[in-house]
Amino acid sequence: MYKTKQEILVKSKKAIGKSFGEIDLYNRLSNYKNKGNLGQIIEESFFEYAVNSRSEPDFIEAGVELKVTPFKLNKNRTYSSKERLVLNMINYMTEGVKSFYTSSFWNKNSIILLMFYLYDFETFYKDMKIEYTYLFEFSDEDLIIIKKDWEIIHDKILKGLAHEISEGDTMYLAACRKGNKNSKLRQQPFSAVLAPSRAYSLKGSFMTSLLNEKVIGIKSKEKIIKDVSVLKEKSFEEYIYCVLSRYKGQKVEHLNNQFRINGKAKNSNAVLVARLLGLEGSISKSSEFLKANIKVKTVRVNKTGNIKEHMSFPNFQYKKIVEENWETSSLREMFETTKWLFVIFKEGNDGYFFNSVLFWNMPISDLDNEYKEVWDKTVKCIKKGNIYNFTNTRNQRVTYFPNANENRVGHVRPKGKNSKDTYELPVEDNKLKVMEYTKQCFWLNNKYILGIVSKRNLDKVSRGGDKL
DNA sequence: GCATGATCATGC
DNA sequence: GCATGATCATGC
Repeated sequence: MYKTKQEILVKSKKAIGKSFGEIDLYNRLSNYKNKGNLGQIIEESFFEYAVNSRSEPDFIEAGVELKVTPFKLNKNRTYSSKERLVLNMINYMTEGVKSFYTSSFWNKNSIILLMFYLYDFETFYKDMKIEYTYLFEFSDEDLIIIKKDWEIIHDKILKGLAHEISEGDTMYLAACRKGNKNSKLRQQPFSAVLAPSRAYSLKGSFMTSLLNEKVIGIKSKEKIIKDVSVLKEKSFEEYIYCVLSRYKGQKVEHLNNQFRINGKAKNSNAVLVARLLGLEGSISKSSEFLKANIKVKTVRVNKTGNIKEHMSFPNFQYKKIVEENWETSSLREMFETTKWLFVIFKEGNDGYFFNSVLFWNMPISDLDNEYKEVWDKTVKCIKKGNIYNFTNTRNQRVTYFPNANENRVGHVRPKGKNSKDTYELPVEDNKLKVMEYTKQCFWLNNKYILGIVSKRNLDKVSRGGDKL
């Protein structure tokens, strides 16, 4: 058994360039595209210790946990982690009474030996190779944020809300669902409601940054937090709120002039926030936003206190979405793992004024109930060839997709270059007899957004903030 | 003023 | 060229 971090790291390097098939001594991999258990192969055949499921790290004496994890080459030739790094299961009953440093997370995962293999859709698992190994320990700045993340998860357990935990609640450390749909729901200590089983995990976005910046060694991204010590007093979100509150009530046109921003560009609001935060580049490319998978959205509140526009999200492809199921759908995945930063502008007598920002992620119940209904109906329409309804008096093609009236959370509407900008259909449309249709995407209803913005603004009032 | 189809502007 | 975020346009 290996006794020190260094011994383990040195040994791990000998796996670089080897395929799982070459390493595997016990024939755990067949010729099929079967993932089997790649981690077990490394444990048994490479490090030569018996597979276990203890709560201690795999290499007890060295305190090192072993993780074998995939990364992929993107079309634009950059590398991404293929998935989140799933760590140990959360036992809600026992974790509730722990503190960060006595938690099962910290006990098992404070030092992780990462072995990255290159995943490729067309390759058998036995032929995929280990490309990098890296001994990972949390940096001071990451650890501050991770501790806060752990506390957010812990707090939900203490409040009897384990069933409402979502990956979007936190920045880098998340509680991700583990086990299939039919696996048993778990007890939690402060509520009778059973909660889905979840495991601690490092977000896919965090792993991608780690891979690129620490393992491969690509230049680091611009940071919003230039001095870590500010995070000792405030959380990341509080810091952002604090910095931006200085600009509250300033006219957008004025701010745009001051920071030399082209106000006509549709991304000008995101650029503006980046400048207000002192960034040279874009906010979506900042280190923290990339690692935490935070996306920026503009919200404009008009004079009457309403939000004029619904909020759009990426297009879906008809042929792909019909192959998905809700539990693993790209829509669900996006809304469970993404945190959004709403940048709120308020209309005044002569134009728009910067108001505030708001971090938000979709509550699991909204996602798995109402938004699921929108998704279900959409998929049903496509599968049945039931998309086109009639042509209205403006010569526009009206669809059967779920509209904004029938669902509290969201709807489906076109989004593309123009109406001739289409994706292929899996089945012919019943009425039009065509095999393609105008690109569409999922939207969030403006009223739903308004509910979020005004509710949270009330919360802020009680903490001394201002009303919209 | 809402509902909903259509389309613009940018970045990569 | 295309995906994406944001916004326009108009009948009811």
